[in-house]
Amino acid sequence: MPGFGGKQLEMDGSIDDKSEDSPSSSGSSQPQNLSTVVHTITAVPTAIPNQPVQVQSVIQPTQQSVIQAAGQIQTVQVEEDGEGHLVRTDPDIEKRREILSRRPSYRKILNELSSAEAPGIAKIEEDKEEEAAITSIQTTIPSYVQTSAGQTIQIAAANQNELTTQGLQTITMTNAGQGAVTAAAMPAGTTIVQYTQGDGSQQFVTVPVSISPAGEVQAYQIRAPSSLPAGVVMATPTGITSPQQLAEESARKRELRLMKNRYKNREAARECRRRKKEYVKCLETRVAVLEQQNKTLIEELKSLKELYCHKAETE
DNA sequence: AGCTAGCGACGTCAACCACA
DNA sequence: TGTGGTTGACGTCGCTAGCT
Repeated sequence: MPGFGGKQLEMDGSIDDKSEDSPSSSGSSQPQNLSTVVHTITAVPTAIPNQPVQVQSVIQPTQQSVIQAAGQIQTVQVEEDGEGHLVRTDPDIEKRREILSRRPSYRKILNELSSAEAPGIAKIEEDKEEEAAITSIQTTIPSYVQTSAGQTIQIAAANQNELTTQGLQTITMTNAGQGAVTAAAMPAGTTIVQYTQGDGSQQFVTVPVSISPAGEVQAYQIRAPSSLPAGVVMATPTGITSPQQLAEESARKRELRLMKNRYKNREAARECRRRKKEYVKCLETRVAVLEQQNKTLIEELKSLKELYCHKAETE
């Protein structure tokens, strides 16, 4: 499906829906079978009147239908518009329908949704929370990392206030021998350290490695420039002068840029999948509503036929 | 218990597109 | 034209259910 997210999502406008992105849907533990669309629609109530005069009331306004999709139970409010179309009327559905009908891209949708009250998909607020979390992470060092030399080191913040208020921090690295995660191979003398915090978030630190065999403490300045994504910090030794050091610095920056790109793309892919899942859920719900509408129309047709036959017999 | 297929989630790369 | 965002494709991993 090329241009999946950037293209206009075509909705016919008569029936639309965006199912709520429930918290459970983003969890990995929930069994999902989205590729197999099996909707069991229990219309409550689907009172099909025998009298033609009641045909217009086949679906009562704001009646609820229970849609069971892939093991999930959703309560859907269904309402008939003036033209016999079934329309979902959940309060948030109205808003989301409008959003979907002009959906230019998932990102835009999410931003718009985030400005609304929908808490589960508040992209912007999530970012803010993430930023806050990163700040917290940066101040909750020590963390344990492993260098490319196979050493496990502990990064300990000497002064948390200094880190947060000035963005500049001297960290100490000591051999700890536990909690290692990963480290990227770098030019001689440098290492990009990737480590995972307790909450699963990741940090990157480029570290000129010159740890003594005894694991001597070495001080670096650690900073979080604005050009780097959240969670990426740079540790640079002071006083780089020689061409070799400049080359190393250049290679280090290049590696950091690549890592930054991977990091961002990783996040982007995660978001993309989340939006795609929501999109699929939306389509599934729409299918369910359309099936319901189709069923109603068939019943309506049947009733009209009976009325017509009965009328023909009496004449 | 061990094996295997199916599935979902993830990370990465590459291609495409919009925009400054 | 460079850059960033988005998403399809691919490979991998972990989990689970079914089978032997």
